[in-house]
Amino acid sequence: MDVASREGLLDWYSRYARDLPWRRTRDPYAVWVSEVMAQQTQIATVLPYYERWMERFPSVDALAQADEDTVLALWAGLGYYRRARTFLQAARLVARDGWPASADAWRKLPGVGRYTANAIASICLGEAVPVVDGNVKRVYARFCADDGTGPRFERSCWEWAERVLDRERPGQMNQALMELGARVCTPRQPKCGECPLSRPCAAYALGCPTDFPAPAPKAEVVERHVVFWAHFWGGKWGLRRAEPGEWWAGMWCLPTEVLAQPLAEEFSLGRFNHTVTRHRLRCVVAWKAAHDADLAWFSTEDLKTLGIPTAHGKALAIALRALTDASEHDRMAVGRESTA
DNA sequence: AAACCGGGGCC
DNA sequence: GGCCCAGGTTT
Repeated sequence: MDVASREGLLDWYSRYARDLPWRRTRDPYAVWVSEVMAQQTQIATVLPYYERWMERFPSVDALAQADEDTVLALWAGLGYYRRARTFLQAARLVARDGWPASADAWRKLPGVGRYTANAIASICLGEAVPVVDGNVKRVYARFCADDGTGPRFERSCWEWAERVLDRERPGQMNQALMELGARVCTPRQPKCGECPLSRPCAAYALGCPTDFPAPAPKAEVVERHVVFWAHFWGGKWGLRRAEPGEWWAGMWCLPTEVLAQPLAEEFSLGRFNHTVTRHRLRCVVAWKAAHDADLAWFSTEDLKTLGIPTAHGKALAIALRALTDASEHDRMAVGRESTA
């Protein structure tokens, strides 16, 4: 990329960058929070979680002192819950040992890979290290008309990002490339007319920007029938904390069971589908009247303070509605009796 | 349904 | 270097 193109990109970024809360600061904690939340997650989804998080845990020390339940409760709904637990672990290391002073030092923290380490170091420390995320990959693939796949493509991306990096303003350059990918060089309908890099872009010259990057091979989808057991006893819900190695580790969950075939309709309180990564769960909710001693018991009000993954939240909502409908039905029945 | 998202860890 | 993670949103 020549000097004029690089200036054009940085100029575009200074004009059109989204005003995101973590772009108003160079506080490494704030930037770190945003980067961890944004992993595999769209920025629009992150925003409300980010605001809530910063209010509750305004500093790395505040986070380090928090208990895991509180952290998971604030993360509930963002998915990939391992991120939250790993982040807490890393925050405790930083609170104990102090802030990393380079990208290499950041890279040593759990949950901090090459992308995150370089993003924070370039933005907060001004270190001249490149970043490659999904946006940069797409920008690179089109700019260089590289339809490669796999490790060779990955290497080329990083080499390109390193080569085009503005060594005086690495943070601005890295964010400019990502922002361009997010706002202009979009997957399906790129706005080449608004792109500061259209002139030197190889895919634009070829007239087929959306041919790049090459589509990834599809992973096989695994389908499974799962029953969520709704234990309700004495006005409380019976939940268990998922153990390490289980799905939703650390989160509060209904007991579940994988079935060979769908549960009979007569036992079902409701159904929903839940897709995660390459798994498609066909979910059904059913009452379980037994008082299981291994469960912890929470009132409906208590549920709001727990870290409950989305699928289990859906199941609880179905059970709660069934409960409400049943009591409504009872009141109607009582009403009919009294007027009779 | 599929594609995509400001990836990381693991072997 | 290939696979898994135990998600949500958008088209």
